[in-house]
Amino acid sequence: MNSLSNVTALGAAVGLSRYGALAAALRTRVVAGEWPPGTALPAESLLAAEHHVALGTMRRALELLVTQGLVERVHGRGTFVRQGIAGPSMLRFFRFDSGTSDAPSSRILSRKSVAAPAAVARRLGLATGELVLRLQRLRLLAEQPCLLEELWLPLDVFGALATGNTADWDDLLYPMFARRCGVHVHRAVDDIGFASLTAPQAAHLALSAGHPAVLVQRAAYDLAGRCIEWRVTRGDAHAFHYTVTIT
Amino acid sequence: MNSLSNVTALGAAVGLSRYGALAAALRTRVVAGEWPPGTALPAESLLAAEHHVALGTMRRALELLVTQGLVERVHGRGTFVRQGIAGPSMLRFFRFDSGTSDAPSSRILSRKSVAAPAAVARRLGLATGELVLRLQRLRLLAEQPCLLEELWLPLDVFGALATGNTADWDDLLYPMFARRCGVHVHRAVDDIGFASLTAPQAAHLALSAGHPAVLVQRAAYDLAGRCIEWRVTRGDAHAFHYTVTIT
DNA sequence: CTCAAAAAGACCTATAGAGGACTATAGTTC
DNA sequence: GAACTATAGTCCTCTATAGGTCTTTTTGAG
Repeated sequence: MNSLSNVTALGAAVGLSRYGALAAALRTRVVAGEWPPGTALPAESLLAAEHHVALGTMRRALELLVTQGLVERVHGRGTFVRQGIAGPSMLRFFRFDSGTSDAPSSRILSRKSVAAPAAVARRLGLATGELVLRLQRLRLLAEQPCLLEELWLPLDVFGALATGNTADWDDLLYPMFARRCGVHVHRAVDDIGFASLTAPQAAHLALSAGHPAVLVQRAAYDLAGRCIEWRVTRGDAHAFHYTVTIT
Repeated sequence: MNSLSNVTALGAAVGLSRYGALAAALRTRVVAGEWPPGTALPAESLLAAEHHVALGTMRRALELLVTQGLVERVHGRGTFVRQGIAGPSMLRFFRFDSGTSDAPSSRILSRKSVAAPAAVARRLGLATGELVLRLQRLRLLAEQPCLLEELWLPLDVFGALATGNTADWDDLLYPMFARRCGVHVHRAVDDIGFASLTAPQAAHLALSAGHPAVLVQRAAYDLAGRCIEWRVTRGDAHAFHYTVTIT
């Protein structure tokens, strides 16, 4: 074909291996929405033919996208754009011995549309003063309050959540974000720190003011890399635990 | 050659892909010490010939060992058994604003050979009462004490550290373990939790009794998967921070 | 002896093809 | 209608080969 060190016929990525360029090209198409989350890409053989490369080269490109977390491949079924992350999220940082193994539940304490404070706007990539949805949320285990959350969501994306009864909301927010607002949380960065509870915070958690708490600050991003949630979670420090494996 | 679903000519792993079996075979030889940490394996072409497989298959096997963290490959140089982990270890969990950017230092507060308490013996995979080396260690940043550590090491492995001046010890323990005891720390599991400092603990850290602290409990393993260190680290909770990315 | 060029050794990229294995669907039989 | 059987579609494994890129060693000129 042509030299590796030059631009490909498709005009992508200089100085990159061919499979790297292919992966980048496919990523662009995924981010553009050509294949929405949960849907299948064309078969590897078709993609290879379409891009005029050998099957092995296309497989290498797809493998790269798998390691990057963009797609999943299932033997015999196909290659799928990954759905957003879900999971018990915050609760994985804590170990509440609730005796009974009840499912966790949650309650929205407050919801308000406000102008974004500077700090929040910066995290969300908005201009100061743009409208955001501010939520306060309590998570419970066996009816016992255990986590207090404060969420900030850009209103232009989450307008659908500004009205309606919050009691009907799902316990897991991210799948609901996807269903009701078309936003898929694809990556999240949690920053864990320590703080003491203020009196109002403590009241919600049935603890005393000044009680030691673990603070988890999360920035969540969609497929395109746009920050679409800023969240601050507080929980009893004594219930905190986390495991890290180094290799 | 022969069917994939059966035992290979070399007698390894049933029901495994050929490259999986190859990887397992190579892993066995690495763990057995045929190629010590830091040394190079034979070239992929030689290994392929030796095992009577195509080059691509051997490359796949080596690739698997890379993802498992057993070996590293360097373009143009070779395939190397990974050296043990080193790094600033515990300090990565904390953010001490020491003003000056001094290198961290450490001081051994105590060293004693004792019979292993039940809890420690269990973690280290020893019988209760076997001899272990118990160390207390203070880590400092800009002359300020910041972390208090308690280490338990099996004496049969670390006998070389039971005597001699501890003031001469390196600041980083793992490279010293490798040099003086031939033990390479290959994997470590840190469990992070919360606790309050006792009066003696607080004294070492120049804090007051009852001060909130983060507790990191580490089990470290060598290449063969044997637990060769149990460590409990305490530091000021206010200095704790850690970042996790979810994908 | 020093420095640059050539050669050797190693891993990396790409191609082409033949089966194998897994999944889902469309028939077929009872 | 239910259960089994083909069949097609898709990803996975393995082989074999040709050349590229990077690093180290050797060679040779000056």
